[in-house]
Amino acid sequence: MKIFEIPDGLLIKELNCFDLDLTLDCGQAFRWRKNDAGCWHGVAFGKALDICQTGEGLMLFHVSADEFEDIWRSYFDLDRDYSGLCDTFCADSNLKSAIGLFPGIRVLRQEPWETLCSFIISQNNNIPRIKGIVERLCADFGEPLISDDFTFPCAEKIAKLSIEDLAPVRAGFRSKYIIDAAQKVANGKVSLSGLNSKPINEARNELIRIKGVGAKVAECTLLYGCGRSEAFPVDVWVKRVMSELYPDGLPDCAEGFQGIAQQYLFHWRRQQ
DNA sequence: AGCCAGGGTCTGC
DNA sequence: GCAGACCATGGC
Repeated sequence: MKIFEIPDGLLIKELNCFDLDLTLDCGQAFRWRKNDAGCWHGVAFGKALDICQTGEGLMLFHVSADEFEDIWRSYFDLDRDYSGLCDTFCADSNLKSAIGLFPGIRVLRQEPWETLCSFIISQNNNIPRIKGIVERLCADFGEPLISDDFTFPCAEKIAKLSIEDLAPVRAGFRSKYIIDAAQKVANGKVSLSGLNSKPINEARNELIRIKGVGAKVAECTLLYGCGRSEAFPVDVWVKRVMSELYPDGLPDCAEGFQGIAQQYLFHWRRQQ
């Protein structure tokens, strides 16, 4: 990976196993949209970003080298050796097929609270609608940014709201879960900051104390929001893959990185 | 129109 | 411990 400062921002070259479209549109993050020029726009860690991928590399617009180091390098998981990881996964023929069709999917490192809240919203829901609910939540309760965007509202802000306050967001029965999560995070009954380092089962048990958080939402929070690559979310699609191809569990080559393997399998199975 | 969605809770056996 | 109803909403 090589980083170049250009007049408009930064150019990242020599990235292997990085496909921006797949990464931002594979159901792990819900705040990115692609414009007519093929460029993605989104908000994470309180910053708006315009980013696109061309034959030249990855272009991050209006981003300083400092901001890249502080936020985006980690967010896009640029320091992980996906090439080596995929070589390991390819010991399994199904994973090899999935990776062959959709190389370049990366698991983002998102903010814990946003991830937790987003995946509470995801329950029994479809991706287009999840995006709509998250967008309204941010527009109604996030902090405005210069770019006409909004930050993801912090837990302390949501914790003070009532179910009626959340009605315009149209989250349905999930509203009470969002508020319970916000209150437990805001008052310290659940500590998100420790989840990246605790033994994974302790982290799981802490998360499922929140109403509306079961195994699936907990695994998604740990994988996408706490950098726990061994977390393994099983949704309806992955459940199909497991029953059809892995009745005895994932192969050994996925050990320690079950969540990343899951991301390839999820996308593979969902694209029929 | 009806089925389904990156599920979880609550109830009843 | 486990199956089944139920939950709000809207995309397809």
